[in-house]
Amino acid sequence: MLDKSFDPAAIEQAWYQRWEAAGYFGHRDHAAPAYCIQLPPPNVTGTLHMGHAFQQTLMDALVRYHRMRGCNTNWVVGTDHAGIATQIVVERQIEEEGKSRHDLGREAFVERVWRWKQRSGATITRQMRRLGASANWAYADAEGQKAGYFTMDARMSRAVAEVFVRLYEEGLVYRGKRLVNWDPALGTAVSDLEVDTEEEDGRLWEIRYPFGQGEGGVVVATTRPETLLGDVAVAVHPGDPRYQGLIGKAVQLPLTGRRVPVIADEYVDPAFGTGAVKITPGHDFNDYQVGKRHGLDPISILTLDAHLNDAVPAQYRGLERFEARKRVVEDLKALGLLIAEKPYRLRVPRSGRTGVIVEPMLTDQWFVKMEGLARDGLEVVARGEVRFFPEHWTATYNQWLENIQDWCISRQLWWGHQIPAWYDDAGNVYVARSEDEARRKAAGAALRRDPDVLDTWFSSALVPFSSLGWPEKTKDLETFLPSDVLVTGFDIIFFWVARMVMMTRHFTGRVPFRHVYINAIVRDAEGEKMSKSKGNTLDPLDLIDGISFEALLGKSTVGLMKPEHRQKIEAYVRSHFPAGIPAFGADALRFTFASLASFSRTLNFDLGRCEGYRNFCNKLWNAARFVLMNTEGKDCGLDERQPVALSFADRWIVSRLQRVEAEVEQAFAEYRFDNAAGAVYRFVWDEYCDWYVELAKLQLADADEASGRGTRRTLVRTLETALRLLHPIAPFITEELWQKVAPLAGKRGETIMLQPYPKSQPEKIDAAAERDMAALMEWTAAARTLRAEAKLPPAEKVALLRTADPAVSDLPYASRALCALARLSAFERRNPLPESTAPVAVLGEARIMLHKEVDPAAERQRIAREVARLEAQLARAETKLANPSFVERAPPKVVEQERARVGDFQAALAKLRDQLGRLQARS
RNA sequence: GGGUGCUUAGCUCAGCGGUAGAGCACUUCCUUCACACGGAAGGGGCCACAGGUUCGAUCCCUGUAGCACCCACCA
Repeated sequence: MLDKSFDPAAIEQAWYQRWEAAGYFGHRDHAAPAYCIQLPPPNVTGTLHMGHAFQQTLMDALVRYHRMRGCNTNWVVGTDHAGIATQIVVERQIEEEGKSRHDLGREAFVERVWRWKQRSGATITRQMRRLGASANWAYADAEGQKAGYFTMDARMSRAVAEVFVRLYEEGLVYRGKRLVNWDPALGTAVSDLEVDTEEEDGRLWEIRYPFGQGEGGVVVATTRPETLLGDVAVAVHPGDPRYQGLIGKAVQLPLTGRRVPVIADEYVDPAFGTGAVKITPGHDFNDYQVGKRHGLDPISILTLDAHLNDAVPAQYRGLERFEARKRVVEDLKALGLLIAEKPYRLRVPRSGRTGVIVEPMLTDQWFVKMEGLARDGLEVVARGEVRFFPEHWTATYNQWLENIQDWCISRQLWWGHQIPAWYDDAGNVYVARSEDEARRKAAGAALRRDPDVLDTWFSSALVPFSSLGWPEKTKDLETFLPSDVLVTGFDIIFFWVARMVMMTRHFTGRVPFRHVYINAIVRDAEGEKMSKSKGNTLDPLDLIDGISFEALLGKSTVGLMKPEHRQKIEAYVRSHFPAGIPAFGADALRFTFASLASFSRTLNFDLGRCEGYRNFCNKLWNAARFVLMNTEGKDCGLDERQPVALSFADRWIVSRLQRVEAEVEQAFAEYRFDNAAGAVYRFVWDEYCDWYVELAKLQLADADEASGRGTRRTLVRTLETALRLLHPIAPFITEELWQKVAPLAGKRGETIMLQPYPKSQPEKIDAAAERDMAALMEWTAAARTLRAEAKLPPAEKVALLRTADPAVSDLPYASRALCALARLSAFERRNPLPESTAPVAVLGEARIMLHKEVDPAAERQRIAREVARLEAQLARAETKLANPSFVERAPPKVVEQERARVGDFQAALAKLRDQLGRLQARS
């Protein structure tokens, strides 16, 4: 016997362990069609958040669905070393010990990061398991931890080196001194994508560059006065009349004693500022281009940690860049060269990682040449070999690839794949798969390895094939590439999706995946971005296990970057979770995610809905409880030779089941998880529980042997099928219940996971049964409404009189059902209805009357309201039909339908007015 | 500057060229032998605004406003 209510904690852990131990998650190397999903490998920087849980729910639902459909499923999972992010996390830890990574040295530091990685990786995989992820943990598991691959494990590293070497040999990877985005806090280059440009309040300074001693000059506008120390020119627009005479002349560069030329370049916008621009090719991307066009060499004035270097006059050397700005402005002011200082909104490039202002810096870096790769990446999408869901994300993808720059892949960090390039003393470079190979190439010269590491996304880009064993020609590559769908966030379309397409195409000739499902971004219930500093983050495990208010508050306010947020966070937690969070269980959480997964771009996570779906789980649990109570140990019609009688209700629920099966199939095919979840929800609750179970109670109470057998068989089989239907979304509860229900339906199996997924059988759709049930439901609802409006106590049974019969094929059965469902003492035919003040309603051809005298005034009011409602509807319909162009041009079906409605309204109105007349006569 | 998405019930969201929907919240009644994490009956919407197309627009088109996001080298 099942417990009275569903307790997720009692079943989840046990089932997961059994599934995993039994090896159900693994792929089977057989003839079945392959179904493969690549997990976006989570960073080993911490724990999973709601976005991960959401994404993984969808992936798991897809994988479980296809596994049950007989596919050879392989959900390839792993974790990402996340270069910069992870290095930062560990550096912070070391800082708390009062040390820096330089105190440890590179080797010891990397050792330390590995230790952290083990811990964080374990947390992540534990969370995924709690969520029920049926991931192929043992696959590509180089480290024997049943956690999939790690992007820095030996196998993945080998693929990285191989790719790097091949790209170098093809001329697609090159090294060069270029202006790159430099994060001075981290001391590394970052890619364009890792720079966030935000509008901020700043100033615009206007500075005079004199022609010579005291005779006027050119006024330039700048937001960064300190960079004038690195200026090589002043540029004006070639057509600007103000400056025609100056082009080719020289001006005095303040504070330096240098003279720089005035040059003409189209880049200058004469309408902006003063129309004259200082040119600093060493620290500005535009100026770099201008300098190149005019043969002016850049001057670097900054050290790698953003202090002024020896290229500037002595009094500024060693100053930090913002300190330098102050000093430069003061000195200019003192010299009378500062013409104006205005407040100004400017776009400030900040490092996505550290938030410090990024400095364009001239450094030696490695790049990937993108042009050809990008063109191919665009083509495969244009040809439909890779499709985005929702489709509009294609535009975003295209836009980026159409304007792509070469990719700076070197990072001046310690944590990551060290670049497989070696230098000899003469400065020659040897790119090789290993030091041995490099040595052979270098023919005995002393070698020094490039200290830099690769951008994390370099190895991520290879995952679709490196995880399947590339560069070996493996069977798995053959089977699982391309994977079927990539489920990921829009924020990494550029970082990851596009780069996977390009790399996978280049090295395998295949696309990495056929579909890209871009999932919504998870926000809080008010649509605010979840962030630790607001206190509105949710830990998926807290929703599964529940958490007390005190514990939640403690968690939310621990380890804050800015302690001043504490009060705000506390207020948020206090108002949103005054009683903490109840334990909803993994199934309810998953069901919530699925229900909210429409094609909208954000997902506002609503605790109320999670609660609603927890209730749904409980409803399902109790439906199963009812079924078991009524079928265990009884004849459920397993013996096909025994006679079975099926009522229209039995045939109806079976018919509806076929429809919901078809709906769910379509929903999964379209990645409309909300529709899949909604279809099952409505079927289980609104149809099976609300109607079928209630009717089954009657059928069991007064059934003969054959119909009892039929009812029990239908109860059990329908439930068993619904469990399989729901399993991909709610794996735990369905497994638990299926184990008990399935044997009664004659099914055997160790697990529901590997049972066939229900398939709609259109021949079981029974139009007659559906029509009968629709009539019964309509009559029941009408009778109940009359009762409620007459304020009858539930215990009081009255008779319902009718002028005509409900249009059902089995009237005696329907009458009995109606009496039970609407608590009627009798259901009698009486035409005409007796003169009475009793409440009357119109149902198609029939009038029905509760056999109960009520206050005539109240009843008149009720009917008058109904008359008014019908009159309004009638008027609308008649207006339509009075319009000749409607009748002529609308489809005949629509016109016909409208005419029928008018007829119905008129008939109903006539009957109601008739009744109204009687009531008036009696008062 | 270019691009994308959104605006529907108090809240969070579906939907659709022809009678406006769900969950939660709300009102009334009910502890009936699966379930109060429940049952029954209700209330609640100028579908952002303005034009256009159409017999008919919440839906298609154009524009406006507001919100959000992405990309981009104006000092």
